[in-house]
Amino acid sequence: MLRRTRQRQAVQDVFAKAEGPLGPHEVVAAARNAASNLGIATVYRTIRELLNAGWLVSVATPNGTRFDLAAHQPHHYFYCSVCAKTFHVEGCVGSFDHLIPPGFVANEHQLTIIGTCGACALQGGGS
Amino acid sequence: MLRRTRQRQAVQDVFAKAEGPLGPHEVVAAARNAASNLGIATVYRTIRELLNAGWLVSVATPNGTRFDLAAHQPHHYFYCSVCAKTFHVEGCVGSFDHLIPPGFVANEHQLTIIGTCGACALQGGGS
DNA sequence: ATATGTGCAAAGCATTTGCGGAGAT
DNA sequence: ATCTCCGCAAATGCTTTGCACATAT
Repeated sequence: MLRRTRQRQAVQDVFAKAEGPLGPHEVVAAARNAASNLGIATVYRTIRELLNAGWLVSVATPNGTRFDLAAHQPHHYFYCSVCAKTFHVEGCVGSFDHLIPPGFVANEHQLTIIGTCGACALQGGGS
Repeated sequence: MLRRTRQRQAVQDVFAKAEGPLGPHEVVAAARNAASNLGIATVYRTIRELLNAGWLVSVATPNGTRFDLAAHQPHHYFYCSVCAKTFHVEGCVGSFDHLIPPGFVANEHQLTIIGTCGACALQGGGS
C-alpha cells in the first residue's frame, strides 16, 4: 500500500461513507463516481490489501462476503431479506463468554440479525 | 420432495449427524460412504429442496455458505480460523431487542464467534 | 409403466491472475 | 526515469443447468 492513487482513494472513501458492509460490486458502482472507469479487479486487489493492512474486515452475509471498516466495532449487522442490504447495528449484545466451549479460544464475534429493514417494512414487507 | 432415494437419505443422514453446519463439498465427501458415486449436482439440488422444505437453513460463514438443520435452534456458531471448520454453540446470548433500529423487523439471528477450536488450540494455535 | 431423480459434462457467475500500458514518486 | 498500479481479458473455482439413463412408486 505505497502509492496514493485516485482509485484507492475512491474505494476507501466509499467504505468510509457506507451505512453497512459492502460487496465488491457495490464498491465499484459507488466508487465510479470518483474514478470513472474503475475496474473490478482493482477493487478486489485494493480490498485484499486493505484487509492485510487491518483497515477492513470481512463479513459473511446471507448473500455473500462483504467488507467493513475494521474500526467499526462491534461487528453487529442487520440483513434485510427483502432488499438484501446489510446495515450496521450499534450497541453491544452482552457477554457470551459462557457460550464458548471449553478449550476454545475466541477472538472476535459477529452478530447478524435477519429481518426486514425500515424502508422495506413500510413498503408492504411488514404486512 | 416426493421420492425416497438412497442419495437423499444419505444427505439427510449426514446433516443429522453433523457437529456443525456443512458446505456442499463436505456433504458429498461424507455422504459417499452411503451413496458411493454421489454427484455434487445432486447434493446442490437436494440442499435446495431441503431449504425450500424448511428442513435446512443457510448459514453464512467466513469461508462460504453452509447449511444446518433448521431444527437446530438457536443458530450460534464457532468458526475456527485455523482449521476453517464451523461448530455448533449451545445456549442463548441474551436479548438483543434493544439493538434493532426503529422500524426494522427481526425474524431470526445468527451469532458467529471467531477464534481457535479446542483441537487447533492444543496443537499450538494457542501459543 | 411412468414420471421423478441422478450423474456427467457443459454453462454461468464471482473472483483471481497475467500482461502491456498509465501514472505516482 | 523508474517502479508500482490499473484495466482488460483470460483463467480458476464454485454453483447451476441440460440431457439421457436409472429407479422409486
